[in-house]
Amino acid sequence: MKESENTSTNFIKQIIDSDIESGKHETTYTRFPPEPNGFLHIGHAKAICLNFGIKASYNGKCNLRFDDTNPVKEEDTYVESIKKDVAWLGFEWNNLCYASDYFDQLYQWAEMLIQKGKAYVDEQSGEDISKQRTTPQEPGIESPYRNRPQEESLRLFREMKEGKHKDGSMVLRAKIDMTSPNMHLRDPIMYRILKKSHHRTGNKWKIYPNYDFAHGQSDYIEGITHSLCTLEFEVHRPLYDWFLDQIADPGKTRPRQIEFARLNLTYTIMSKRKLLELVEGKYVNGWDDPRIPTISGLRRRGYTPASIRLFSDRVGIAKRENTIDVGLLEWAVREDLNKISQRRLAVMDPLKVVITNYPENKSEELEAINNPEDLSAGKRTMPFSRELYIEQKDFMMDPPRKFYRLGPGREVRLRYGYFITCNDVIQDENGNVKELHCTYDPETKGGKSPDGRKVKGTIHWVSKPHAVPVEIRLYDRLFSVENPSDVPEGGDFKDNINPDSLVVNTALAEPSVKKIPPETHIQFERNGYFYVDPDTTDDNMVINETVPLRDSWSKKSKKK
RNA sequence: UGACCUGUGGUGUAAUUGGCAACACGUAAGAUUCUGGUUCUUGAAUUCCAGGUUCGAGUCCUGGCAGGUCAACCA
Repeated sequence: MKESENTSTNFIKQIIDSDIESGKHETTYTRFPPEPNGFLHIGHAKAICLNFGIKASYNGKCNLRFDDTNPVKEEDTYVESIKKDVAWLGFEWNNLCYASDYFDQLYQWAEMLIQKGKAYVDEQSGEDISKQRTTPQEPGIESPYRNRPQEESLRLFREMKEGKHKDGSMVLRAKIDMTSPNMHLRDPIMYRILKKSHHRTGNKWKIYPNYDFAHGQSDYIEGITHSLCTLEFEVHRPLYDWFLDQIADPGKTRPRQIEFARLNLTYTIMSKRKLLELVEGKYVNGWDDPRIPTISGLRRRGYTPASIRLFSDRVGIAKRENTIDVGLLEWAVREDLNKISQRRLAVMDPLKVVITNYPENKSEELEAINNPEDLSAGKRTMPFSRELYIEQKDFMMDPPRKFYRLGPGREVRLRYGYFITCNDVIQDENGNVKELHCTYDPETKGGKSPDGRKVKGTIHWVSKPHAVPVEIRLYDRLFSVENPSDVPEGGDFKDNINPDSLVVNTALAEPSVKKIPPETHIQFERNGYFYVDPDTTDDNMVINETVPLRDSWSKKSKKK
């Protein structure tokens, strides 16, 4: 986890530093507080890395807390997937908490506020309450129930708790300021009636606190020092502080809310609503589809925890709106995968090659290095024989300048194999290249030429009789535009879906690939990084493309 | 338009708090290489605008401009 430790500073760390320097806090206590109503995505990963990264930097603590105050949207399956994702990212929480653990305490505080004349039961409809709040530009109108006797509010609130009133018939409101320019201070709702079973408290409660009456208090109860959240909660901060003013003991640690900008990525979407739409509309295959930016999707695509932490570190923390180029995410995986993944050879689009001077029934094992970046990964052997496959695009009938690969009369090196020279090109009646006849130089075994002769190109290959077919799933960006949400009037973000975001192919791989277990990262040399999908069965190996290798040749040739 | 927040290379993030604008990704050129990968070297490119204070402003002041957030019994 070293790479996520503070290599750079940010405004939150500066606040923490000064809090420690001034003696306000000795160390930090942060928390990651998702609502268990969906799957985590890369945007959450940024928040997770921030909160747990601070824990690491300051030798502090960090909780995982489920903000489960709305039983109509929350489920246990989400709790489990969130726990799994946070752990997978490599973080350990100090305490596993639930806002629902604090329902009793929250209720007591609510009664206290009523008794202090700072809260009242409002029997108006939601529509009326909303109307009275008016607009930010003009003062709101006070509810006719606002100044009812405290005893009456208390009686009604207890009845709400006992289930004596219908959903929506009344709410508990904080009595703050109906003229405030901040809408959240115009007598916000603290409790609503919801006769719905809760994933943890079952049917015990008929009323549930709203976010604003639960979040700050939960932070306070847990002893959180710095409560980090995204920018849209900025306007909630005065309310966060107002509730704390009412309940906090001056001798106890009081949390401070600090907001930072959420993550946006090009060519994808991060909104839970839109992600849900893609999954439910079957535009993608579930929450772990490798094309969406959920943690589970990235995991299945072949992203590593280290790569996501590295990405998150490079993205930084600030208050201004930002859109990160997906290229940075791709760079981060390559960076990690280059170091850890074993190399293998596989041909995506085969072209047959016959080595005319190689004996008909002979085959031999050639030695290959598993990972040139990590020699401890050892070696393996690859079978070589008279008939091979090479990549279609590694041969050109009429090669342009700077094309280093195979062409009529040219010599190239087969990776870990021999030098071969192309003598004959077999074409069909339409001029399509069907087969190449080459000769090999037995002296160049292993790829070295004793006479010091150099070849510019090295290409990958597999032995035709030994090659194993594998299913390759090639993924491209899900959307064809940088900002999929930017649509003209009447348009829909789904109009921007890239129809070719998933292409399924069969590749021919060297036989050792068959032995690689599911959920392993590999590199197919000169091609890309891949991940063995859990869909793999005994007779069908499924391999996902995580990200292609950088390719300066195709970039260059495209330009010309 | 009310309140609040934010404007630094193409994209992000820094700048010891008033002292030579830097780091990463991307990009260009070159070197290395049994992966056109990796690695290495070098280059191009930046403080929203207008005034002001100051020996000196990305940083402070004034006034603009631009973008964002807020009007669920969601979080």
